[in-house]
Amino acid sequence: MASPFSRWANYRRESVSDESVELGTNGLEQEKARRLGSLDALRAQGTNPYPYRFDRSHTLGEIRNEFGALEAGSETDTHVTVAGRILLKRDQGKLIFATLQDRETSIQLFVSKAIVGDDTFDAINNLDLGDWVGATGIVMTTRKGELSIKVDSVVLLSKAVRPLPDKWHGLTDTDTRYRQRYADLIGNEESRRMFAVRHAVIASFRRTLHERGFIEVETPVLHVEPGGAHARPFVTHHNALDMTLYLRIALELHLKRLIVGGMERVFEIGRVFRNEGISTRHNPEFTMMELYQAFADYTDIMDLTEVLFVNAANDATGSSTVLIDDLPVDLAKPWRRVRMIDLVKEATGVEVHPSQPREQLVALAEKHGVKVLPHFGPGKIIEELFEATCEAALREPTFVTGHPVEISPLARVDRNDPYLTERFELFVGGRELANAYSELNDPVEQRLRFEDEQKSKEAGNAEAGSVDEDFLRAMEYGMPPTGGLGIGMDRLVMLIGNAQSIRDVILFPTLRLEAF
RNA sequence: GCGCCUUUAGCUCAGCUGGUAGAGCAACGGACUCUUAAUCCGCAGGUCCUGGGUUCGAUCCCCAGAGGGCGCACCA
Repeated sequence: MASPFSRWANYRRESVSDESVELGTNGLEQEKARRLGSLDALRAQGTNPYPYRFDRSHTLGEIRNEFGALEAGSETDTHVTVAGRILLKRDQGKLIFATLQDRETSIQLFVSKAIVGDDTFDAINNLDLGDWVGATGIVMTTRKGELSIKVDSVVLLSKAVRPLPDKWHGLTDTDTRYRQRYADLIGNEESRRMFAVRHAVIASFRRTLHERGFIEVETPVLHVEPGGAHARPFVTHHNALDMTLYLRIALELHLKRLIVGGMERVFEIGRVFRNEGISTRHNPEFTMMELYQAFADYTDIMDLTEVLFVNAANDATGSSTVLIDDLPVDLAKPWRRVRMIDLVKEATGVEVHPSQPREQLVALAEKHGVKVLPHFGPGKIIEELFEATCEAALREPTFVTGHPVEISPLARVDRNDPYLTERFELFVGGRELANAYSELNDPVEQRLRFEDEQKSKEAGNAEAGSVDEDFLRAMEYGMPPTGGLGIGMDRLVMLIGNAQSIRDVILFPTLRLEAF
């Protein structure tokens, strides 16, 4: 036979029957063998267990909306066709109650042998938990008031050959939940909620930014020169061009090129990659939102950041109040704005400033158990002191401003203090969520800053950047005064969704190789 | 990378000083026309993470390794 399908027909017949002989060594294999056996039986009686398409008249949510108030024991004349996955079955002899779940909600199927007849009743009885079905029937409520569909026919939409996780507990093993997110999503309402929050937060950002005239763009993921942040990159290679490429560690340098090009307000929500440790707050690939606004400075960006956060919380949860360390905090109240050097003074009782002699700061650092590496200058030591003595205590949203020039190679010098920059980092719950500057737009100064980075790199700082000549060329064409912002979207979703681990807000987090 | 904890049936979990394993759910057989994690009766299901060692005997003790979690370190 020339039919292109014959091969698969044969494959199907052989593989199923072969396996059903060889399987059966453990519980899972036995269960799969049984379900594969019922696949064969269905095909033998002319039922396709994997049909191509299905039309439904209502989603389960639409039925709940329309008929949620129906009195107990009533029956409508509304005939509906729905689709979903069988999650639970309660067999009553001549009645079957089944819980059908679609992506919004679940609804009960009410199947009576007297209505559907023996054959259909048996077919429904032979469905397994996990099967996808389409069902047609009348909307009704049971005597106890449960909204149900009184079924007159059911069609199998996809046969599940692997059993569902525990119907009550779902999956709890974190490893399995992350590796088999599909199984986690089937059974865990909380997991589905978290990704709904994630969607809402990102959609909210787009809405807020579009309303303010920002244009969404996409810039390269493969970079010739990884820049815009201090981090170790992933390295890869392009064969045809025979060149080393790096996965981006930030979005910054390309977006600023677009400001040079005159786009005025741009943003990108995209994946960035950092070849560093994994923790409850770090995943090697994570989602960053960066925006650049011409003619703005970092104080404008602070205002915008507050709006973005409040809108996102409202859109995702209906409230601007979030839980931070289990305590409610209303994001809608103005956030504290305080200089890094003032926070360090509060914490240590000692005045610090990058203009001080390095030895003084080294002594203070040692007093607070901060390790000082040879390539650390005064500014870096102040930042280390800040991280050691202040960062964890910043529970409520706080704009930490005035980072030393040494650690801020892309930020503009503070108009009142040549040792500091017009920069802020936003801390919430002791975690950094955002980073922003009045962007440096003087090409001559930018070159000097890059050269300092290069020197630091040569002095042993593996995270320091180098001179990006193309970026400097862009700056030479002239970038207007600009405010820029970067937000770690995963951490923001953690905040709004009250997640304890970044893995709970990333559908498929990075894990070690699984042994099969 | 370091420390602590953890890994037992498909899923969720028990398992005493060391005497070769149990429950609930799911599955299977049966009863049941209003259940809600249905209930009831019955039955089946195991590389106790892996490899060594101690022991008459190891799921249990020791060593090494693997996976996972948390913390530290790393990480603007």
